Amino acid sequence: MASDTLPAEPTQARRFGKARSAQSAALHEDYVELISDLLEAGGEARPTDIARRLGVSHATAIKTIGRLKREGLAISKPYRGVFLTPLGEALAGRVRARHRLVVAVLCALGVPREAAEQDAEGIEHHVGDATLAAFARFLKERGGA
Amino acid sequence: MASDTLPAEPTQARRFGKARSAQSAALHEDYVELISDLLEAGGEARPTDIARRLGVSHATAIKTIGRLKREGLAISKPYRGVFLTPLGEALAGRVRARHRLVVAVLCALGVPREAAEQDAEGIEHHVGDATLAAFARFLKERGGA
DNA sequence: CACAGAATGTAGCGTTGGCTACACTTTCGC
DNA sequence: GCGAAAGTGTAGCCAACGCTACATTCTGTG
Repeated sequence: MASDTLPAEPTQARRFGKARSAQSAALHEDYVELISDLLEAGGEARPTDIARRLGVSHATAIKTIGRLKREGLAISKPYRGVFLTPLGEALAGRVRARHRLVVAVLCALGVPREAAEQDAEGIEHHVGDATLAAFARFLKERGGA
Repeated sequence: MASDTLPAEPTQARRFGKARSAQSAALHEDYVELISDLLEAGGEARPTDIARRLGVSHATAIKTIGRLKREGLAISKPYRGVFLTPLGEALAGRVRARHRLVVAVLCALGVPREAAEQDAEGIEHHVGDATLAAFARFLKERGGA
C-alpha cells in the first residue's frame, strides 16, 4: 500500500481546502498589518503609500481596501485615508505577533535574517494555532536554557 | 523613526512580490506532487482522483491540468490519464523532499503530527533555498546530538 | 485665487482558480 | 453487443487580484 505517502482522500482534501482558504485570507492580513503599521508610524495610512509598500498599483490597493471595508476590517471616507475598525486592529495585532514569532523561530533555526524575513512573509499565513503554540514553547525553552 | 517595524519601501515591496508569485506557483506544485504520488502508487493519475484528493470539482482539476501542460510540466491525451514530463518529475521530487523536510522540522519543534501535516501544506511553498538549507542543518545537528 | 501636480477614485480588461450544467467517451455488466 | 454508469471534457458563470487609462478631488505655490 501507499498509505505512507498518500493520506486518505477526505483527510487530504480537507488539508488542501484549509490551505486554500488560508491563502485567500493572507492578502487581507497583509493589508491590515501594513495599515496598522502606517497608522502607528505616521498617524495616517494613505492608499498610495500602501500600494507602494506592497508593490502594487494604487488602483489595486484601493480595490482591496474596498474589500476590507466590506468585511468590516477597515473604514475610510473618500480622500481621507484608511483606518482600522476594532476588528481590524485585533487582527493586525494577532498578525503582527505571529509574524514576529515566525521570524524569531526561523532565525533560531539558523536561517539568515533577510531570508527569514522574506519567507516569513509567506509562511506566517499558514501557521495554525497549534503550530504557533509550539513555536512559542520552543523559543521559551531554548531562550531559557 | 519607525525603521524597526517598517522596512524600506523597495525591500518590503520586493518581499511581498515574491510571496505573491510563490503563491501562484503553489497550486501547480501541489498538482505535480500529487500526480507523481498517484502514478507511483497506482500507475495512473486520473483527473477525477486528482480532483477528489484536492477537494475540488473534476472540471477545476482538468482546467488546471491544462495549465500544467501549457507550462510543460505534464502531458495527457484525452481519456488517457495524466503523466509528468521530465521537468514535472524533477519538480515533483523537489517538492516532495521539501514537504518532508518541513514536516520533520515542525515535528522536531513540537508541533503535533496532524497540525504539522496541515500547516506544512501551506508553509512548504514559501520555504526558500536558504531556509531549506537551514532546516536540513538543524535536523542533522539535532539528530546527531 | 487660480491652477498645476499629486493623490484618489472609477472603469474596463485579463488571468487564475473555483463552480455547475451539459455533452461526449469508455467501460463494464448483462 | 448494447445500454447504463462512470469518467472525461467543454462551456459559461463568478470572485479575487493584478493592470492601464481616465476622471475627479485635494493641495500647495505662485
